[in-house]
Amino acid sequence: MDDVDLVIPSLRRIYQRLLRALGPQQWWPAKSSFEVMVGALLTQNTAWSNVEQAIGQLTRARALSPKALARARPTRLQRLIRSSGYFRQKAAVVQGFSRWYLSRYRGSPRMMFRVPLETLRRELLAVKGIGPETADSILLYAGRQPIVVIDAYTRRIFRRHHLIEGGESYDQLQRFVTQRLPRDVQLYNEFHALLVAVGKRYCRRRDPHCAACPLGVFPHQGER
DNA sequence: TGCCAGGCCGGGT
DNA sequence: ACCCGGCATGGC
Repeated sequence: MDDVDLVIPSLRRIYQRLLRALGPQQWWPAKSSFEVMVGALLTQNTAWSNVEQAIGQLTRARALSPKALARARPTRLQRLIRSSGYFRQKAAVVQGFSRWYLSRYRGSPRMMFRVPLETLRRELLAVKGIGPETADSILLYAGRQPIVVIDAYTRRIFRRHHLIEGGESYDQLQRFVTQRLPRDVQLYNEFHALLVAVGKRYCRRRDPHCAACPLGVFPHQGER
């Protein structure tokens, strides 16, 4: 127990507080692992409500499957996912991913998530439009693999609570969290979902009304 | 009305 | 190895 622990809240404590205050988040809201993957692509820098509409459109058009997306015409796909923003880029990304998923894994999550974690992560990162956060979201929320997801809320919340400087890379932040939490899929799942939930409500870029935040106000005054 | 949301890519230093 | 502009809709 070093001195830092006396002033800086441990990640475990943060997790417990968030869980008590907000309850289990039950992520990822989707009916299939493929829907999780598509959602992960569509939600890049985009409000989830916009993604929900796009998912709904794909579902109603019976287009939410690897095969349907792989052969869909670009203009039609763009129209279906328009609400999720960056729709031209994302249409290409979703289609490219679907084709990769079909040719590499026959559209089978079983086959896909059977390959070693680090190998699969590198494969995902090689798909155009998939960066570290999207790859890790797919691994954790679609594949239930034990990998920590970092996002803008994680960085902002950690910085405001002086756990980090703020300029760290994705991989650095991921190691930071991984080293401080037990390797547990369900814990990784809830931890990230809770950070997003608390971030949305209390830690927005502007107007971060920290007063009611279960983690306390910014600048953080220390715990105990 | 402007600002922002569960990033990533490509080109430039 | 960074740094930056571009990508786009819907909600508050």
